[in-house]
Amino acid sequence: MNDANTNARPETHPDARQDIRHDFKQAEPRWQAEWERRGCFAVPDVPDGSQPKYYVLEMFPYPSGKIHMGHVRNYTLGDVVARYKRARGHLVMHPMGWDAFGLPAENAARERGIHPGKWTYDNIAAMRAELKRMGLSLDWAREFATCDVEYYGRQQKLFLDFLKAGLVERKESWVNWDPVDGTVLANEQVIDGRGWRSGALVEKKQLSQWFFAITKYAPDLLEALGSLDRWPDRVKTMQANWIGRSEGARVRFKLTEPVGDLAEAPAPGIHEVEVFTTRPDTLFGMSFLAVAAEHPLAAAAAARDAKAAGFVAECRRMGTSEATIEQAEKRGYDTGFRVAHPFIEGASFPVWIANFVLMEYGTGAIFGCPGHDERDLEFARQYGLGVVPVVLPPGADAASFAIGDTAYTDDGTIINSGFLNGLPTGPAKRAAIEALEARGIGTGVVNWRLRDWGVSRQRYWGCPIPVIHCEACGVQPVPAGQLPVKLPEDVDFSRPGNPLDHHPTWKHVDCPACGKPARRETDTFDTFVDSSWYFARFCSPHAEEPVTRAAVDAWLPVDQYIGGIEHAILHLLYSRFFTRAMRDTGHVSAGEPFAGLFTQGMVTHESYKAPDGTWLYPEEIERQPDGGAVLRGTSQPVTVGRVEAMSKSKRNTVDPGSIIDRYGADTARWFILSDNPPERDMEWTESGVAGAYRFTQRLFRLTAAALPGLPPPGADAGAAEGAARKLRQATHHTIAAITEALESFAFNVGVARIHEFANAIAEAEGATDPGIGAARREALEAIARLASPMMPHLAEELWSLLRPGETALVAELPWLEANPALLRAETLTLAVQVLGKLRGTIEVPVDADAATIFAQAEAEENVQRAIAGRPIRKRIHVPGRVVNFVV
RNA sequence: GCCCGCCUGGCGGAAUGGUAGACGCAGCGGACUUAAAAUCCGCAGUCCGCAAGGGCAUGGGGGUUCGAAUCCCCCGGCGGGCACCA
Repeated sequence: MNDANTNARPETHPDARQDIRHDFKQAEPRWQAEWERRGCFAVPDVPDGSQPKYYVLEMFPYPSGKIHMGHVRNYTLGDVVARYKRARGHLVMHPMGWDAFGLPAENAARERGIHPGKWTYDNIAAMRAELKRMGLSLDWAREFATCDVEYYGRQQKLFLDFLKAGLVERKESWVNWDPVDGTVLANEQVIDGRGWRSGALVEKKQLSQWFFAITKYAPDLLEALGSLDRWPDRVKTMQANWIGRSEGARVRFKLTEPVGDLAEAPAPGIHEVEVFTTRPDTLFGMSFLAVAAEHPLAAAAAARDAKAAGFVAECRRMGTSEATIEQAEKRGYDTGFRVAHPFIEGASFPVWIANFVLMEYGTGAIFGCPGHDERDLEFARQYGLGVVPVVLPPGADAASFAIGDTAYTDDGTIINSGFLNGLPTGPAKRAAIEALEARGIGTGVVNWRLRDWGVSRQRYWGCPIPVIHCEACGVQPVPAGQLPVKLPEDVDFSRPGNPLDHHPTWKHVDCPACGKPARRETDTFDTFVDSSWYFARFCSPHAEEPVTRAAVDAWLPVDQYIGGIEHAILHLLYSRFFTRAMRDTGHVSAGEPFAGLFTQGMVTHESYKAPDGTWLYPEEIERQPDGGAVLRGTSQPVTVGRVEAMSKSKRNTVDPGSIIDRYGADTARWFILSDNPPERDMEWTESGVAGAYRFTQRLFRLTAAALPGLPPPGADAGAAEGAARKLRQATHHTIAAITEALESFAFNVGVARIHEFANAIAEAEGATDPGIGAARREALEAIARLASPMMPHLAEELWSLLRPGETALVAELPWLEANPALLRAETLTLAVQVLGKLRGTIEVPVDADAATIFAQAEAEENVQRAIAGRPIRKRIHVPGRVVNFVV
């Protein structure tokens, strides 16, 4: 500070402080460049083992063109973990890449004539630039996109290894078919049963497709959930339900008349129908048998009965989505076939085709027991089928018990069931299975809901499936030497369907076995395949092989994976499968990909509607003091709608780029962390961001204002009295509190503790107690370092002010440790209750014994009034918490 | 329809069996300023009361407990997933 300045503006001038402002616009790029220059976040493929490793990964983004607030939230959460773990002495790998294959690129090609590749790589460039402005501690040298041939070529290699290991199968399966466009549709492209472009009624069509044999791992995928102790319970529950292990029986029902000689049935000579049931104990409650529309018996019925054929065709128009099928009104058609009851001599029941029976589950056929299954009851009521109660609820009367509007699906005692009568549900199941096995018409089985993973997609912008179809030799894998199978660049999107299929030359190749002309597979992989092993590729992103064994064995599993709850089932389950398949084909040692999982909530915002019903962007409106809103610059009223997930269609989006322009990355990060717990949906508000910005400035001001009066670094902060000691206690309490908050993902609580700490520092601003200078320096240095995982740029800025001579960056410093001596208080406040109601508080020494505490509590005037002379029956003391008198 | 969650002041939330509402946002009052912005200080769940204090209160209803936002049961609302969106 020079003399001229001292003259010009005395320090008493109240404006002096407000002029001290943190210039994030120049500071943030400066620190980003410095981290980059020093290589702070680069790690080797194969570490030397001197430090414990920690692999932090956020779900990689789809390159839609712009980052959105969901990305900002996701990557901020991951970055806090990465920076914290680094400070705790871990070697942290924190990579970033692009989930770059998928439908939107093809849509862009069809709508705007841009090549999917160009569209994708342009988007990646734009989004990379935006991400870099967030100041994430990423090792960018590991970046790749799944549409890079260097990636998907290795994926083809993995596929061939899986094929060789018997983990790949070819089977028939159903797809949504648009008969007008002649195109396979994704579920999201089917709107109210019609194709989104053509409007044609969608049909189900059977295609021969590639499947990964995920069901081979079903028992292991289920059991191993138990070892994932750092996964949320709800995700594990959802996966367990999805895998869906159930114990039951397969029962073969004899047709009373064999089907097949009746007409030219496609499945002649059918004598029986096999059913899977989890409730063999309710077999005596049967009133019908129902098969799926895709079941061979339905086909047999359709072949001889035009009405049955009509019903099957109708079911075929329902699309393939399970949600659609299960929500549809229960409908059926009586085929006229009948089956004999396995236990009741001479009894037979009708066979229906029903739209709620799923071909993919069990055997595609069920026996209907309306008394004890909701769907069966609804169906029976609709078609006037019998309802026989066979399970008596505990305490119910057998003579009067009847089924009304709801089926009884819980356990009870078996009635109306011949040899099963009187048995409880569990033993009755076992007895029924024994009887079925004794008669040779059924067997106890374990059934899984999980189906094999169909990976064939009839699309261009995906990884080509590396096989060749030869008329003479059948399916032939592409020889390893001919990999990668590259996507052709010159493709035509002017007509519907798969451009690979229409390509004039691409698919015409010679059979690798016999050399004769053959046809290349034109299906590409489901994009879930791409995202099922990217976390492994990040460990050695430039390797010749899919992965380098030493690298994946050093880094996997991912220690902390972070992403949206919407991936709780499919993506995570497919990745778990892939890791096992890679292990069993010798690529990795790990069996589980993600040791720790955190699922974040969505980012939401108010939505706004103009009087004409069109959605408005937040920047188009202006809030009024009365809580209403108007169109910016006018007095035209705007309807403030619900707070919901940010989406382009509702226009309730906020562009992260413009937030960083106006407030800086630290503010965006701070707000997104402060608003609420990260697993919950958060609401983005303008005032919340502004508040976060004010806090960054306040922190800067607190430091800058204190700077001239601080003792040099390293001054002894030991002997402190009065306000100085109080500040030191606050410092060390905060170190402990932030550490705990970061360990437990309670980042919003961490932010609150930093706020409290800043308040404590501000409170001590005028203090002059012995040791205050050193205490103040300790506090300011601590707050910068404790906030650094959350606002890393400001932390570096503050640290450089506090330690001008220092060479180390905050990003390179170890985490702070709390001094236990400063964590202990001398006295504590106890709540005093009478009959569980708070009647006062008492201040006691930390080491006071129960008798003293009770005496002091009882002496309280308000406590006496509440006791009102009644005898005390019980005295409860919860140390450090509460005293309760029961009178 | 099925599976999985969530619900606390005007708002986001804290408290995971022990003082409900920490911290922040918005609000109100004050200081500073010609003024505004910024900043700083203070108030604040709600009802009754001058106050001391008391009643009510964690989506609704019931239960367990000396004590429940927290554990259990029922109901309601909102959200995620349902296998070809990513």
